Amino acid sequence: MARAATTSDVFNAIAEPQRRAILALLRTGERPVTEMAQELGMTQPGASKHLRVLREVGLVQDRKVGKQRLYALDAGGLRPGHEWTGGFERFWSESFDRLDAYVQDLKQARQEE
Amino acid sequence: MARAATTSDVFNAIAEPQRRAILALLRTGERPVTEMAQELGMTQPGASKHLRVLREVGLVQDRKVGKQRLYALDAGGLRPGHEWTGGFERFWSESFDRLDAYVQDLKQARQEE
DNA sequence: TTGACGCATGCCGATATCGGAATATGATGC
DNA sequence: GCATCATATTCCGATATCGGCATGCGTCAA
Repeated sequence: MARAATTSDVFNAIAEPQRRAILALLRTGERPVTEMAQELGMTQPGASKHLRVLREVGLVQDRKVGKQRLYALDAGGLRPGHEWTGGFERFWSESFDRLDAYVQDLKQARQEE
Repeated sequence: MARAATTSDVFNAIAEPQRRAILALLRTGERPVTEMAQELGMTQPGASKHLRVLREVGLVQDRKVGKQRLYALDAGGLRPGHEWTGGFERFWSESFDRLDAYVQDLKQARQEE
């Protein structure tokens, strides 16, 4: 075996620096492929391939507009990763556990409405 | 090129499920290699290799005790990853940005004391 | 010193990754 | 239809990964 297929695992998908750069760029709004490639200094096929991975793990959505294909962030998939690392938070900060837990509870309650 | 060397990037280090399992196990306290291998159902060399990667990115520390080598969590390295994903938090929850920012500010202030 | 134990390392094969270049697909406009 | 633009896909080579197995190294006890 080699590494788990990057298409099935969000952790693997964001293990690649260029893909993280794409996600960060998309925070400012949806963009076509060529524009991203240009802004990030990568080739168009390179961008397309990374976008494909991100699409398959559900971190981006795309919609067609004319000849272009606009990619947009769908960051919900990052949440499990965020929460996984958050499970270690008490190991690097001790004193704010209470308040963090309080915020988490609020969010939880909010979701269940 | 292939993927960036896993030893230089925390994101790559935690992209491997078995390594995440090791980190999760170490939350309960330091352990020797063989014990972890047994608990996680992997071979001793397998465990050693994953531990080496985790050691090189600074996510675990080790100390020798007799013939054993006890590994302990050093989760500070997970913080950047946590904060990176946190940068996308507003895309999956909107209404608690203010409170989150407040907590972050408190932590920040705390650090700078 | 010798043996046993714990762990690390080296080698191997299979596989997946990334980047580049060429090419295919698809949509638009003339 | 045909040319053009935007994007996706394919093929390729180089490389890194992971798991298994055997073996090396260090430590302890007798």
